[in-house]
This record gives sequence, C-alpha cells and structure tokens, in this order.
Amino acid sequence: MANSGSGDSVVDRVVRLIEAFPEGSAALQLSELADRAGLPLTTAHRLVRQLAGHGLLELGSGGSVRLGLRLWELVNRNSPTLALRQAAMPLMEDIQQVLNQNVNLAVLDGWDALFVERLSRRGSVANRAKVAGRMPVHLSSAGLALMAHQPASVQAAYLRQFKDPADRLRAGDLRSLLAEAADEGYAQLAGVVDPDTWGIAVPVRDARKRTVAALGVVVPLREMRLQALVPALQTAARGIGRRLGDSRTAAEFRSMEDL
Amino acid sequence: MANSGSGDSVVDRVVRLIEAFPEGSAALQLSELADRAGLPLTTAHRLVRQLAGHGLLELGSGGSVRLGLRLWELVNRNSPTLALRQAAMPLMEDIQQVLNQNVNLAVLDGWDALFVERLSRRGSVANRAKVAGRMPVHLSSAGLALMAHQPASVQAAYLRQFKDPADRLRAGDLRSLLAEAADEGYAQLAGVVDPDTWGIAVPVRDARKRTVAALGVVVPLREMRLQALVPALQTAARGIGRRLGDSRTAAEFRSMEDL
DNA sequence: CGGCTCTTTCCGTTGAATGGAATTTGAAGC
DNA sequence: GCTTCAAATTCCATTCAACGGAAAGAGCCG
Repeated sequence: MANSGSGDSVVDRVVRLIEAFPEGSAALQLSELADRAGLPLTTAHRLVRQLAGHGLLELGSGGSVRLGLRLWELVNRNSPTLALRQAAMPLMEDIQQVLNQNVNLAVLDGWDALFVERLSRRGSVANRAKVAGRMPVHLSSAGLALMAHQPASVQAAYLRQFKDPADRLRAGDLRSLLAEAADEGYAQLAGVVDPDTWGIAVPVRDARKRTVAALGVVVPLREMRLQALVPALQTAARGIGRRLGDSRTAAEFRSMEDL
Repeated sequence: MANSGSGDSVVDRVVRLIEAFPEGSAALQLSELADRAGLPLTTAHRLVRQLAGHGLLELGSGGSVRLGLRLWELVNRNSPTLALRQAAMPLMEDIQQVLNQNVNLAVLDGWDALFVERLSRRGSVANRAKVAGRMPVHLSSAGLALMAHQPASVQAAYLRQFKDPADRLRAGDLRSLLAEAADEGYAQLAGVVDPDTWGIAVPVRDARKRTVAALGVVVPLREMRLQALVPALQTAARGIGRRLGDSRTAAEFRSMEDL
C-alpha cells in the first residue's frame, strides 16, 4: 500500500488521533491510542511524534501520550466561546453570589447542550456538568431552553429524530415541553444526573434576538423557588445579551450536517 | 512540484494553520490565514475545508475561519492542566474570598509562565493576565517562583540566555532574584503590566516535591501586606500539592528543546 | 457595467505518506 | 540472571494523496 491504504486523508487521521482521547484521560499508551483511532501502529507512531514535535501532544516516558500544553494554550487563548464567556462571566458571578447556586452557561451544538462555563455553589465540591461537558437537549434544562428558541426548521429537524417507532411517545412530550419553554421564557427539568436537583435555564439572546446560549442554575429540590430564580436568571441573561451586542460572536450552530 | 514543494509535512501545515490565529481573534479571512501560516492559498483552502469538516475549524459566511467548538471541547474536556486546575480551584476560591484579590495559577512552559487559571478580585473588571496568557519568567512573580525552584540544570540553561553582551547586567540581577525567591519561599515583583500593582507568587509542589505550578496574587501597591499574603498563599499552595498527590499530573515542562 | 479582490474548482505531476516486517526496548515472570 | 512477551521504534520499497498554478466563479464598490 501507499498513501493511505484506507480512504482517509492525513487530516482525517490527525483528527481521529485527537478525538481518540477518552474524556478526562490524563494519558494513553501509544498502542491503545492507535487502536482507538483505528490506525496502524506505525502510522499512529509517526503522526504522534510529529504532533509532539510541535507541542500539540506530549510524550511521557514509556510511550504514554497526552494532549499538549501548547494545544491547550492555542485553543483557550482563542476559543470561539471567548467572547461569550467574557460577556457572561460577571453576570454569572452575580447570580452565584445572589442565589448561591451552581450556575452554568451552555451553547447548542448539534442535538446537545455544550457547557462552556460554570460556577459552583459556594462550598460545594460536587463537580457535575463539567466545563466542556455535553448533555442531550432533552435531558437538560439548558438544552430545552436552547432548542425552544431555535428557528422552526431546526426544531423540526430535531424532532424528526424521535419519529422512530419506540420513541413515538417522546416526540409528543418533547414538542409540548419545548412549546411550554418557549411560552414561559424558561425551561425546567427534574434533575437527570441527581434525582434531588432541579434545573432551570433561560435563553440568552444577542442583539439580533437570536438565541446563542442558555444560562441556567441547578438547585436542590427543596430550595426550588421559581418566583425568585427565573426573574434573576432572565435579568442576567438580558445583561449578557447586551454585552454581547457589539462583539461579533455569532456562535453559528452546526445544525443538521451531523446525521 | 508535488507533495509539499517546501520541506514540510501535512502535519506541520495543519499545526501552522492553527497557530496562525492571532491571540484573541474571533475570525480570520482565508487569504489572511494562508498568509500568516505561510501556505499557498490553494493548500490552505483545502486543509481548512478538511478541518472544518471535522468541526475543528468553523467556516463563517464569506470565507471567514475560526477555531471550532468541537476543538475547544476536545481540548478542554481533556486538558493536561485539568487535574491541576481541579486540585487548585477550591483553594484558589478560598484565597479569593479571604484576601479579595486577583488570584492566578501558572505553570512553566519554556521560559514563560503560562497562566492556566485565574479568579478576579470581586467587582473588578480589569482583565489582565488572561487565562492561557503568557509572561516571560523574568517579568512575572509566577515565573520567578517557578524558575526559582527548578533543578539547577534548568536554571543554568535559562540564565545562559542572558549571557549576551547587552544583557550582561540582567543575568546577575536575575540570579539574585531567583536565589532570593528560593530562600524566602516566595517571589515578588513590582507590577510590570500596571505600575501600581505588585505580584506575589509561591511554588506549588507535588507529592515528590517537584514544583509543578505557581500560585500568585496581584495586589494594588497600597494594599500590599506581605505578612498577611505570603502565609495564606503558602498554606493554599500546600493544600493544592496535597490534593495533587495521587492524580498523576506530572506537568512535565518542556525544557530546552526550544532553542 | 467593468474592474478588483477573494474564494473555489480543476487537474496533471510527483515525492511524502504509508504500513508490513524486522529490530529494539523494557518490564514481568521464572 | 535468563526467558518471555508486549510494547515501542526503525527501516524501506511502493504508490496514491497532497500539491499548487491556472482558470473560473462570487461579491463588492465606484
């Protein structure tokens, strides 16, 4: 064989290599990495060495590989969420101080809510819904808040997913959940991660009224007081939207290419 | 011509492309990106499209390119600094609450301090020393604290840089600064960014006593009270080191390959 | 509308990427 | 200390994916 026995380009392989790291893993053995990326050991070895040469990966002793500090730096000094996070941070801190609850900020990516920032309840150690974590739209209040305010075409495409026989029921439920969230201006959902918590989220709109993010809190069931939470969140969300106004964030969602 | 007219591999080019984004830029024109990366327009175009296909880059309307959400996700859910930041976060919050000052956490990368986390003074808006920002070792208290506790070989290599005629003076100054920092157990430096602020940083050591990070604060000159700050920082730094104990962070610094 | 700039497609050329085989390294077991 | 086994690493002949100049398309502005 020669250039790529299978039908994928070098770029494809590099991407697969980076994607092959399982969530939260510190380091991987080269052979395991090759395996996970579906690459011949030799090829993986060559690519890893090249990437490590640029600092995007780092080689530990004994063939262990992990993401490089340089890559972290490049992405984080320039992340697509930077403007959003900068706009949101002060207001998220306000929420955290006033309500003393876990606060989070998510954007829509495909059919998931992707959490881009979070602040923990003071004193809490629990670390659910980590930064850079995902939750399916229908399993998170943030996801529902985001989807409820998407253009009709996106919602339709989303709901089409659930047209499968077994899920028939779900589609109806979801549709009304979304409608309700759209009407009320917030989404709520009994905690899926933890049965004793409740999630509430509101949409964050930019100057052009497009929903670019969701601002949410996770509260213990017994401390749940919608009357207090929702207005606070909505006020903060508007504040974020305003600060977002000038900077050209856009946060274009990748919509249905994924299928 | 054929495969790579110049002498660089596909991987090299992809890396150059990602590195070509200037700090904090939202989006770049394709042609400008090609220019900055030193790639023929056609080649840049092809690579960008491939990367965008995987979500590592995103294409805006009109040929604008920026880093993709997917890349941000992959790197941040799995960053090499994750363990360090998780260990440090609660104690950084303590410092922030107790002292009410800007707190930051840095690691050594080459001859720079790379800031991996920061908390702002309550109510402050100033956003200096951003996350993923760099400061040369000799211009930051964090850098000095880190370098002061590196093995002798690393320090020697570092100081060798300043052996150039013009910098002759500096080498001596630096050497004594480092020695002092090592003796005292903390480093201080009059604000370089802002003339009215002062930086103080202490080393964070892991279970094997290796200095893996620096914990620092930036305080207004008039609020400078070493007696109060240093012990608080040192206590927190020890706490971080302890929490780091089991998780295998290592944070191997890339030392002198850079020259 | 014509001139300009930037993006995108086309396509023949060719050397960089490839991966099986062989070798080395290193850790665990006897 | 010696053997075994699994891993990383080096070697190298083969060949197709990457390359990039040229040309075509897309916007934009005066």
